[in-house]
Amino acid sequence: MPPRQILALVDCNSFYASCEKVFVPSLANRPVVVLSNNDGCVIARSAEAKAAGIPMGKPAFECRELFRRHNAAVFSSNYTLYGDMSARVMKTLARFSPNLEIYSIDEAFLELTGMPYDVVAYSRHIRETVGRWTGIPVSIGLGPTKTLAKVANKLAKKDASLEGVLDFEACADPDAVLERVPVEDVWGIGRRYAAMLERLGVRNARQFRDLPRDLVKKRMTIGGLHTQLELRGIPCLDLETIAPVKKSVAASRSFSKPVLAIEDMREAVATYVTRAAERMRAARLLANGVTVWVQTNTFIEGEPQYANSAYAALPVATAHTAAIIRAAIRVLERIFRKGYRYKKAGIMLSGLERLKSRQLSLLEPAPEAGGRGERLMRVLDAINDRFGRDTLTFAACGIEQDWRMKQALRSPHYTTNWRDILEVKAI
DNA sequence: TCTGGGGTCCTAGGACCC
DNA sequence: TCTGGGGTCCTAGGACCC
Repeated sequence: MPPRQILALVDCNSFYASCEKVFVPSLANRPVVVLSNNDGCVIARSAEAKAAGIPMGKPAFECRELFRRHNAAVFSSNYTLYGDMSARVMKTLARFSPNLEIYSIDEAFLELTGMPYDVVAYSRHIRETVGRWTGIPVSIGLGPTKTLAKVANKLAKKDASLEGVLDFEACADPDAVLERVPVEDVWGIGRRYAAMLERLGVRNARQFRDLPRDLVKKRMTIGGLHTQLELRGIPCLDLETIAPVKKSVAASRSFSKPVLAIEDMREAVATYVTRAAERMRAARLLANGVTVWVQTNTFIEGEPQYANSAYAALPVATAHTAAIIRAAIRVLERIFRKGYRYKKAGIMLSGLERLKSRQLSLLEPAPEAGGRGERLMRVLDAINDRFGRDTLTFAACGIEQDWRMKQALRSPHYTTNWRDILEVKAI
C-alpha cells in the first residue's frame, strides 16, 4: 500500500484586498474593498470589510453609504498587480514541495505525502515564509484528498485560534467537523445543487457524504460522485502539476456607457481580439476559429433586448492579431442589429493548437515558420512588453474608445512598471 | 447614472454513417 | 401488432470553479 496521500491547499486570504494592502501600510486596519471591472461589483473584501458587513458581489453603487460609514478604502481591480503578486506567492510555495498545482490566481495544492516533518508545523513554516517574503497572508488546509483539503482550509480561515492551519486527519471527530460545513461550502457544490440537496433534507457536508452514491451519481453526474467519494477520503481528483493546454481564450467587457454605433462596436471587438491574441501568443498557441457575441443591458427592464453570437472558422490556424480582427469584424457584421443600446460584447478564440504542432491547410499556402506575420507579432509583443501595453496597436481598435470601461480607483502598477515603483524615504 | 470576467466539464439529443 | 442497432461527432444547455 502506498502511504496515504497528504495534500495542502494554500489559499491567500482576501487576495486582491491583501495585494492592495501590501503597498499602503496605512491601510493595515482599514476595510479594503476591490471592485470588478467597470467599478461594478464588490469582488474582494479585507477581513475588516467583511466584519463591517460589506457584502460580496453587491453593486458598488448600492454600497456607497456602507463604504463611507466604515471609512473603507475602495479600489478598481488591478489585475497586473494581482497577477504579479500571485507569481511571487507561487514561486515561494514551489520551494516547499516538488509537486505543486497552481489551481487559481490565489490558490495552490502542494503534495506533502511522505514529508519527514510534522505536516502542521511545516505548514506553519510555509505560511510564515510566504507572509514574510510577499506580504500576503495565507491559510492552509491539509487532507487526504483535494476536497477535504479545501474543507480544512475553509475551517482554518474561520477559526482564528488555528493560526491559519488545519489538518483534517488530525481532527478527533471528523463527522462533527463535516457537520459544521454547510453543503454549499463544499468544493463542487454550487447554488443549484445546494438547493436540490436542501429539498432532500441535506444541509451539511456530513449528510451529503452519507447519501447513497447511486442517488448522487444520478442527480449530480460523475463530478458530484467524485466530490462525495473525496469527502469519504477516496481520492478521485489528481494533482495536476503540469497545467493543461488551454482550449479557448476569451475577452469580454461591459461598456462604460451604451454603445449604439457599429463603428464603436468594431473598435471594441478589435480591442478584445488584440487582448486575447496577445495571451494566445504568450502561451504559444494558435486559434482555428473565433466567436463574437453582443448583448444589451439585461438589467434595464422595458428596454428592447437583443443578444446574439456567431462563429467563423479561420482559414488557417493563426495568432496574428490583424487576421483575427478581420474575421471577427465580419462575424460582428452578421449579428449586429441597429437600434439597440449595447452593454457588452466579447470574443472567444477556440480550436486552439500548439504553435509547434500546427495543422496545415490543403487550400492555403503554408505560412513559413518565422514568416513575416510571425516576425511582426514578435516585434509588436516585444515593444509593448518593454514600453507598456498598447504602445503599438491596430488602427481598428480606435483612438478615443469612449466605450472603454471605467477604472477610476485603480492603484499603481507597483511591481510591473518603473514609473509606479515605490519610493522609500529614510529619515 | 452606476449591476465582472474567464474558464472547464458533463450529458442529452440530433445528425449521420454503416 | 408493429418499429433495427450501434457508433461517432457535434451542439446546446446546465452545472461548476475562482
